[in-house]
Amino acid sequence: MSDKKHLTFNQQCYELLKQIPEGKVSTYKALANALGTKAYQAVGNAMNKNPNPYVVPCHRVVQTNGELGGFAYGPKEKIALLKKEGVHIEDNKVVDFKIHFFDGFQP
DNA sequence: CGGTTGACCAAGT
DNA sequence: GACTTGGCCAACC
Repeated sequence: MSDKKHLTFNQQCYELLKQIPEGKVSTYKALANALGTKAYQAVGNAMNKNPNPYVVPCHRVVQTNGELGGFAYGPKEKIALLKKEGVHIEDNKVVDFKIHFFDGFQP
């Protein structure tokens, strides 16, 4: 058990993403901040290489300004998934973004 | 091991 | 208020 594997920055991002409950969204900055770094872009970069987009709720991550940001499968797919979760999207931006914002990452 | 890339962010013009 | 520039950090070639 004490065998701690060196998870790459990307893997740590995935683990953190899994902590996001349904119907909530977070930002790249919040994730990087939770990891103790300022590599916002590195977080987004990790999502691009996301090997398991259906294991990790990468679609629950948006930009700090409330925009969707991007999605490897197309922004339309991201909107559809979020809408299913209860998060409505309008003009490529999250509706009531602050309300759906989740920053309670557990260590 | 240097340079490029990237689903970003903040400030400046 | 929209566009441009610089900066930050990890992964990839």
